[in-house]
Amino acid sequence: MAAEHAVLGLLALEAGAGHGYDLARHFGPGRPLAGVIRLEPGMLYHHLKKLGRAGWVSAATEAVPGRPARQVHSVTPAGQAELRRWLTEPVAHTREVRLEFLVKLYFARRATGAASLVARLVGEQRATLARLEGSLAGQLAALLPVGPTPAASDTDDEAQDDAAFARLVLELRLDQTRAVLGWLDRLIDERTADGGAAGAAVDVPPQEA
Amino acid sequence: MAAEHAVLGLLALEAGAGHGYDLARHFGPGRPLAGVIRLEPGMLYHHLKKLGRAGWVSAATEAVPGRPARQVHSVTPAGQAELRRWLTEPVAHTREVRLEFLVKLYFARRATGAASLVARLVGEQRATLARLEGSLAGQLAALLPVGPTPAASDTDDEAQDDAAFARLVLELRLDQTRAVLGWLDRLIDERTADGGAAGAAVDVPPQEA
DNA sequence: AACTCCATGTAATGCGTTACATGATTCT
DNA sequence: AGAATCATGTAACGCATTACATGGAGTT
Repeated sequence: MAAEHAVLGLLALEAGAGHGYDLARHFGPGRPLAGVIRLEPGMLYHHLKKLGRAGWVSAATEAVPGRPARQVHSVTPAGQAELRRWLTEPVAHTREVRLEFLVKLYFARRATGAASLVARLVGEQRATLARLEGSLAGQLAALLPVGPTPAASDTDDEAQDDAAFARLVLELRLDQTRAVLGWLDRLIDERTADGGAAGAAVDVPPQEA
Repeated sequence: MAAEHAVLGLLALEAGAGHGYDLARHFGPGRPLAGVIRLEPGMLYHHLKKLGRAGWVSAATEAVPGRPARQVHSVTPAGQAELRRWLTEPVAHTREVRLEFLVKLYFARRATGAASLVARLVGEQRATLARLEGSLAGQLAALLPVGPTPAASDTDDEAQDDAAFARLVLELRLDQTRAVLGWLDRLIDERTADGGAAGAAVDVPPQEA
């Protein structure tokens, strides 16, 4: 659903309206979003239709002399609300950070009231992943005491190998999650250190930590 | 393509043949592969058909009295070769490590000649990601000198913000890649430290580093 | 004359997900 | 009697990818 919200977000940034061809250029080479999400024109028009069906954008045909007619898509109030909702919701899994969270972050930084929005989004993302880290660490701790008998070969090789593999999987997930947490912490530090533009940056508490 | 090769690998482990229902249990709760890849029965039968079309497995109907007839799928020589090829090929991107590389690792550990196979796979994966790390670090270094003029506001805010965002994206990718590299290094250390079962473990050089 | 820009899509193909259909047998 | 196990799939739906179709206007 990241691609869809990226289209919605782009429309919102362009004063609430825009047409497909114009939007498509934001995903071209050199543009900041190109490093995060890839979107062919075909899919872009598909998403615009879906957004229309959801009632988040409305379309109107605009005639330009000497040019092909174009569809102007406008963000509806419902679309604004949806975008706002999506921008405050962290992603649940580490693997979703790379694409979906980065797209959220991009639009949160550009939105009106960016300082508090970003602080809230990043803070809740940190809390969500910290919970995940705790869960993974717990699973790992519960797994380690399994093989304390190196001499006893009564547990068969396959089961022991399976346990070792399960440990590797958990360790990888933990390392990946901790890497993201470290990155988020640097993000938070930089933001609280420099920008005093909006004092609300530190005032927004993460809800339900 | 990881799911497909996982099915192929499971058949190879079960003495080269097995039937769908039996295979499906390997993806059930508590099994080591369940922590890595999820595969509903429907998709499993779909993959078995695909493997058949590719010539990697062949199917035969087996009648069991008092039970529904079942299809016994056998790995062909071409399937064996394909599995072997796949097991020596590292994944190209960091995001593929979590699913595809872990599946490769699982089967490499179980294959005959596991020690050298694992050493080779892990070594080449390390080399591949080390190259990626170098590339990302280079891009990041090329990006940093962009904003050395804090007083000059002639570059507009949006462009500066885009550059800052691009830096964040690269930093995240770099952190994630480094986390995986650290995990791979621990894997290599553990293997060279304990198991002297097959001396080939250290002898296999990564090709084309 | 050939190419690129503008602008919007459709078509084909395949993958993934969920749910359901079938029908005998063995466990509780 | 009811549930779970064995065993194999199909059907429906939506998403993603790639390629192509269309056609005028300006550029080289």
